[in-house]
Amino acid sequence: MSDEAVQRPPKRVDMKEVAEAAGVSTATVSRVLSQSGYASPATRARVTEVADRLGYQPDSVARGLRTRRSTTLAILVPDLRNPVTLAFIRGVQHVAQQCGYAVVIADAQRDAEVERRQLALFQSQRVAAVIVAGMMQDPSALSTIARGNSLLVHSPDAAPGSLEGEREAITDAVSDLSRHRHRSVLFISRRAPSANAEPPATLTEVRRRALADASAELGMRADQCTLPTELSGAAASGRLADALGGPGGPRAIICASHRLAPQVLAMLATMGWDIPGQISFLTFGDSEWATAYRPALSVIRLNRYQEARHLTRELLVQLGNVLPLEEAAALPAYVPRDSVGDRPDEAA
Amino acid sequence: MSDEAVQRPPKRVDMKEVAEAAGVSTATVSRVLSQSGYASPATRARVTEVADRLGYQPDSVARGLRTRRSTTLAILVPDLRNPVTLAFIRGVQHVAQQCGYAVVIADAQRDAEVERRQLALFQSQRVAAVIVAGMMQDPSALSTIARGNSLLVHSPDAAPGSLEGEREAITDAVSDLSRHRHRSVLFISRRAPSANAEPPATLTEVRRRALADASAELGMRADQCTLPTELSGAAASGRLADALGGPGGPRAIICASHRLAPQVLAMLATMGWDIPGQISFLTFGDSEWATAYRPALSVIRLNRYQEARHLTRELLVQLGNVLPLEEAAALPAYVPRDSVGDRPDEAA
DNA sequence: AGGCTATATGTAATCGATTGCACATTCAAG
DNA sequence: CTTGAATGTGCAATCGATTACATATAGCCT
Repeated sequence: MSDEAVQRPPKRVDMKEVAEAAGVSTATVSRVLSQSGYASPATRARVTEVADRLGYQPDSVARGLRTRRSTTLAILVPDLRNPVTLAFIRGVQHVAQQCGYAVVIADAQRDAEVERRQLALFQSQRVAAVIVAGMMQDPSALSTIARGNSLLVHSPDAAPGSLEGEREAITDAVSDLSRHRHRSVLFISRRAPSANAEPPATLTEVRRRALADASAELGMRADQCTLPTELSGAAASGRLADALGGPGGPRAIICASHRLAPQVLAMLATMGWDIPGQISFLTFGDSEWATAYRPALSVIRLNRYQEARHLTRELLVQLGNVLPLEEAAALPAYVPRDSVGDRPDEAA
Repeated sequence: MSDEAVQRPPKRVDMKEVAEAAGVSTATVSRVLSQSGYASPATRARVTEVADRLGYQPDSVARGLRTRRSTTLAILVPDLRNPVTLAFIRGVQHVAQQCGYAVVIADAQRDAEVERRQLALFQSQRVAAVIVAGMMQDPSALSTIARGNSLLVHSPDAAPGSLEGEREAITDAVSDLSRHRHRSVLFISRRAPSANAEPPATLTEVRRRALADASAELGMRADQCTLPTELSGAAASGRLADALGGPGGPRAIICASHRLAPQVLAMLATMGWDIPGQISFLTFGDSEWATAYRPALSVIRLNRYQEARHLTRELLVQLGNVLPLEEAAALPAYVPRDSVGDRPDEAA
């Protein structure tokens, strides 16, 4: 069962072969198999019988050449290291699967050049559509491929429902903190805010702004702490300590992503902060680890799987597929657990 | 930048157009662009200049039809819910990217029928190779596609190095437990062992057997606890409690996968077991959560990313690509942290 | 000068399907 | 019985590249 190089193409079954065996022309075979055009019941039966007796598999490459459309969806992932993308991929894959679409996937590695090259590759592959699973490094690159016949979906924009839900969830979370007498929150992310960029260039930036809005509404202060990956353990801890500041500093933390959470938690633990006694902790993204952690972590739950399903279905419908309706899915929501507590008394 | 249905193919640039603009034939354009055959320096320069002035992108569908080979790799994932697959996908993707290969991916959802259909899809897509990222539901389905020109890699078999490393890591882990005076280990997995199947049908089964071997060698008993997903919280806890048994029961747990770990940890916590005081805990698969958890979890680290890279490179070489050597990668290893402690005294 | 090879380029067949058009047959309506 | 529409089938063009083969020019050797 190991790998076996196959030197000589072992003779795939041809449409011509099927036609011959069934005593008809390839045109008829094509019409029968693609359910289009006329065909007498007798011929239809004979052709289909012969086709799968010979194990005929239509060559979708050749088909795609002639029809100028393919049954392949492409996903461009800004950064494949982010575990939530797996849920997204899965969502796209499952819907695509139902319609016999294939899914190709590429990792832009947060690099504009790679991103551009991958888009070009998609274009040369003549994919039916490109799904961008996040924010692009260089959104203008999309217009380049737009010339090339493909349909585009830019996930965060195209699924506004999901982001709207996220806004509400954020408001809920901040309200909870407010109820616990917190007057400021500390938003922790990997990269520094890009205040000027319009529209926001990353999902994190979107969240940061939503958080700022929600905080402002409740009269809370929104602080910011940036912890790049390259920052060493000690340096990172130092920066976090600075952000937390003295007695008047923020005592509520919101992590920008599920990936960041464990690192921040580890730092807090080694620095001796108690959750939720001294620090309240929230993160974007839910998982079993969030529930298993002690205290169980309050989170802003996302649902990339459902988001992807939704988005992909819309896309396929636009491509002319008919799909059954789907039941409503769980939207993003604030899920309070045990990691949020009252703001410790200043005097203490 | 939202989705835009493009009804009329907006005129892709053709090879013919390029040929015309450069005042040569398509044959010459083809030869220049594919670096094969003769071409005078002057023509070569003119053609390349014209080609990228017009933004010409060769149509790989048409190319594939003629050359009978594609630059697409396929990954068949047994179950896309498993987060480690993301690392695997990333590994394949990155190597493929370097060689201009595209990667298509499909989720078999642990269903033999889906698996078969996806393989057929790959076949009709004429992918250059199929990488099976785990164990197949029905290995015999591979032979079907083997007729169809593709090269196959069955990851666990094809990368024996990785599994060998895993064996050693398991031995190390069990030795550590033995040093801590444990005389039995409890292996927790989602599905029941399939003792008879040969070869083992899942990675978990492979691990179970390796664990049994290592334990036997050190004179330890290897127990087994199955916690299916559908088991409700209370029922699961009950089963776990049973497996742990009374004072003589196993006090060292090894989780079959990273996904299982948080659930088991949560149960242990609610049941009031102390780690590592009363229970030693190990799991397959490392992550930031394992380090962030208190106590930090000892793990058997895998390296699916590197494994995938390695495997993909071998594959591409077989397909006739030349790739630079790659530095040796981190192999699976036992990473002791704080979740393993001495077996509590029986008398206590 | 003649012949030979290496270089440079064009013509046309080809990959495997789809599909416009032509032709044949059937059947119902007038 | 004629006519027209509906149905069933085949021929051949087509999609956009690659490539075998043919042809043409240039350079080299004897």
